[in-house]
Amino acid sequence: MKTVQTRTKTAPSCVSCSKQGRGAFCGLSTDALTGLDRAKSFGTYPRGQILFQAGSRATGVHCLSSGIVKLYRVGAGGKEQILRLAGPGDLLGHRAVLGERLHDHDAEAMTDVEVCYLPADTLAPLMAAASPLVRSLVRKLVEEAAEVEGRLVERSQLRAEVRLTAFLLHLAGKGDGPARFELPLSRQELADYLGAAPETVIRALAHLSKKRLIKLEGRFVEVLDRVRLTSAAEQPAD
Amino acid sequence: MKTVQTRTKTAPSCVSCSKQGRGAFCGLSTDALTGLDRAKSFGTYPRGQILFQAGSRATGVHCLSSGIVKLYRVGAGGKEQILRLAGPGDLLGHRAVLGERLHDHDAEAMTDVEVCYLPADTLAPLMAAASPLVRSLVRKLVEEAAEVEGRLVERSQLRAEVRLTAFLLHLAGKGDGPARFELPLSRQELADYLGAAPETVIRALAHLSKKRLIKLEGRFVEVLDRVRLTSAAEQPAD
DNA sequence: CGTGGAGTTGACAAAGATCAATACTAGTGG
DNA sequence: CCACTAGTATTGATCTTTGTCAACTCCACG
Repeated sequence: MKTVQTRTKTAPSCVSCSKQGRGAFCGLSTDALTGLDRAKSFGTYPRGQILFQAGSRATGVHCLSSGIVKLYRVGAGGKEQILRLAGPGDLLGHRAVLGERLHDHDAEAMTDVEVCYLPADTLAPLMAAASPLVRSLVRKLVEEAAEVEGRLVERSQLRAEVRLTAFLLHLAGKGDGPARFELPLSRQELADYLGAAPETVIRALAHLSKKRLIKLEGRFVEVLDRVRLTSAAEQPAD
Repeated sequence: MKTVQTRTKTAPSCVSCSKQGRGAFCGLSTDALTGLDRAKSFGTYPRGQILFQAGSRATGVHCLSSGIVKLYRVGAGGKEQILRLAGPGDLLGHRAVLGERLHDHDAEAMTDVEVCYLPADTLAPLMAAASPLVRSLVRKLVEEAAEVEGRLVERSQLRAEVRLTAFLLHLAGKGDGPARFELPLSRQELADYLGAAPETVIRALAHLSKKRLIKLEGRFVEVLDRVRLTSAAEQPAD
């Protein structure tokens, strides 16, 4: 887990890199590619090196030249969920830059890697030049991608009842008093959303009900104890 | 599941719609918003109506004005996985339009809904005006989002061994002869990728090995019978 | 009144997690 | 060159969670 970066090797040109077919910038004109070449820097990192971490500010986009990088989130209990394995030609950190948000996952080199680095400064003017409508759509895309990834992590790390609880809290909204609302989904659809069997969902609802965290009347849900419900959505136990 | 569309109600203006805070276009200028108003059409659909289906061509973007729409994929065995519940202000179908690809999920109205519709034609020039680099990045974003969603569906509908099998085939690449490659991941990382315990992964590997579908030598994997391995990645059974 | 669909409950089986013990491997320092 | 050690991989036993199947209830609606 050393934090060394060497710069002995010379950077590959985006032009030739793109000729090899794979990679993010393949369709671009030679002009655009030489532009990238001018703006970018190049470096190598040893296996185990962290390229960026969740919560940190994105300062630019990495483009992997050789090696493999794993992108992952750490869920409750320290369990990792690998979101993506990036290989040569793949981009890292573009989501945070395009969405103008903090990184929401970690990136670690699984092998020694060579990466090009494109500072956000060179991307910002290009984004600024785009129509506000497009920028707004891009931001939406990024948010949605982050949300699905969150669900992927939940799905294999949280029990069905905990996922249900979190979903109920989401539906109940931000307020902190008790809340009453109508489920917009049937039990079957609830199951389809949570990734479980309908029976499992029903039993989980019954369990929450018996614990007096919610009150059930058909599709109507009343949150009786928001505090305990919230803690139930965080703790795998009980 | 009727396929009626009425147009009695009058469309809400994007300007006032955006004033309510939520929604995709909130940060936009009044100019841009009145531009949207000119381009868009408006309609209402009854509960149960399909707005678009996976595999169909995207002709524009929907913006939900009232009601709830479920976006879902249908996995093996006809089991639905709800990807997202869209409410007022949410966008539908933007991924396909921005990524210039077919819809990869279905959209169905869960309640009666009112939606505005922005034809792709009005978006295309805006995208075309953006830098090719940005367009390329957007395409990447869309592809990645689609992939994570696929993994979400897999996660709750396919057994661990099947997920592993599919992943091995992915790593083995496109060729159709036998293939030999080195796993770039440890058993633990394999587990972190697939969303399983390392022991489960090891046992699944051992099982595939016993069935003579692969040969294992530490991190090296040899695909012995690609055909049967492929069918094992599709069939939940056995 | 039926009739059908959604919801609920119980019994059981299957998949997978967890725990514990053991093997294997590569690097380290004598 | 040989133990020694730490990390990784493997295996078996057991427990938990969840899925599956079947019966049964509860309405809403014709």
